[in-house]
Amino acid sequence: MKTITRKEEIVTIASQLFKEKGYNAVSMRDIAQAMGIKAASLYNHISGKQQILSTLILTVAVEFTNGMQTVVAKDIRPIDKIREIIELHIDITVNHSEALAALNNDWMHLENNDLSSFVQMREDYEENFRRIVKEGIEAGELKQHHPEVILFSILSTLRTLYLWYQKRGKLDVNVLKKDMVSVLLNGIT
Amino acid sequence: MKTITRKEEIVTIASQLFKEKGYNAVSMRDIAQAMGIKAASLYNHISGKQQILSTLILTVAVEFTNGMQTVVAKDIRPIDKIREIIELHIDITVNHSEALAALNNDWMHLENNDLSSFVQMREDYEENFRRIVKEGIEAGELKQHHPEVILFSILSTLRTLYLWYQKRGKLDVNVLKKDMVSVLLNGIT
DNA sequence: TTACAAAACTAACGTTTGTTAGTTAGATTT
DNA sequence: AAATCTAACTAACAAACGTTAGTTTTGTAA
Repeated sequence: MKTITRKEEIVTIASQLFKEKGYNAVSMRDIAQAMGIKAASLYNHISGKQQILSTLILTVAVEFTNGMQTVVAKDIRPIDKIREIIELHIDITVNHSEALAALNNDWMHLENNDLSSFVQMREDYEENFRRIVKEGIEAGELKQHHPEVILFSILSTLRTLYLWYQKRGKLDVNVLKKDMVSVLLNGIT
Repeated sequence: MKTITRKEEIVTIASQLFKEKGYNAVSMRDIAQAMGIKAASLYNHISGKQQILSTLILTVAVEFTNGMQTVVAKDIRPIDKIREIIELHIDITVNHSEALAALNNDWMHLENNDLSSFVQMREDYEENFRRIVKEGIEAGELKQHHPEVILFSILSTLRTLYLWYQKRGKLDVNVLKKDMVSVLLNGIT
């Protein structure tokens, strides 16, 4: 049985507030009020505001990193790897849409080790993706576009999916995956 | 002759700082220091921090609104309207990349009239775009996907272009337009 | 019932924030 | 030369910030 700790509760509440206004516009008093307690009481469970942010962001960043590793290791065609990466993004978006807001918009407010390991994970992720795109082009599975343009157009769509999912009435995940793969790979014309 | 006022200078400097850390993480003292003056001196030229943000964001928002109006009024095929919208985004991105960061990430820190007129402009813009996509589908120029998926995938790519342009060594605008149109409309496979 | 631990509380701290008031130096106009 | 204007300055303000210290309440176990 999975019991939620008070710390996890704080991180969850905070992530919802961060999504609305961003890390710096949300005070410890705001978070406390949303939980029905006083700001000082938060410190019984967490070490500070920074820890909330880093827990939130690094948890999801690790999930992306592991997901990408799994895809890279598979012995399948580049284009099928891209398909799986799209599905990975959708799965994470569905499960952590609030955390993704912080990851996208507030990562630069991480400090020290947390900041540098996040940046490292992000660079590695992009580099893995870039390599797959290049392989796909060389194998003739993708058009001869500049790899960077392909990488960017897919990645920016996937990264902002969290903004758009949920206001579209929680449509079925499998339908969403099929549509996104089709649009991103085959285009719209 | 176009002389830059001190106010425009402040807005420009501020936009660069906002792009790095976001509106709330940049203080008036930060902005002043970047200009080599003291924070209080800024108030000889602007009415407050809010005005910097709203000038920055609304200027660009109006440009999008006008550009969309022009495209809508044209008597051309839906797919060519989409092509022109893509080019509109690229033009604005090239000319206002710092302001676009604020527009995307800090619009919710606008207040009162500025906030509501921004939100209104944004909704109108999306609605115009949505209608064009629907017309394109009905005319058989676009595939029979859910219009919302098409709208989202194009718009999210265009909206985050500012993050990606410039670290890619300022490639030629016309080349960029051609590539983006091709990738977004025809897909990558 | 008592003892203990978890989690809330009140009060306060030192900083930083956006902003205002009043002043001063330098340039331009009369 | 005197007057005006522009744009900087110093000093200070009240409010909000993250955080700490010490205390009290609450629930569980002995």
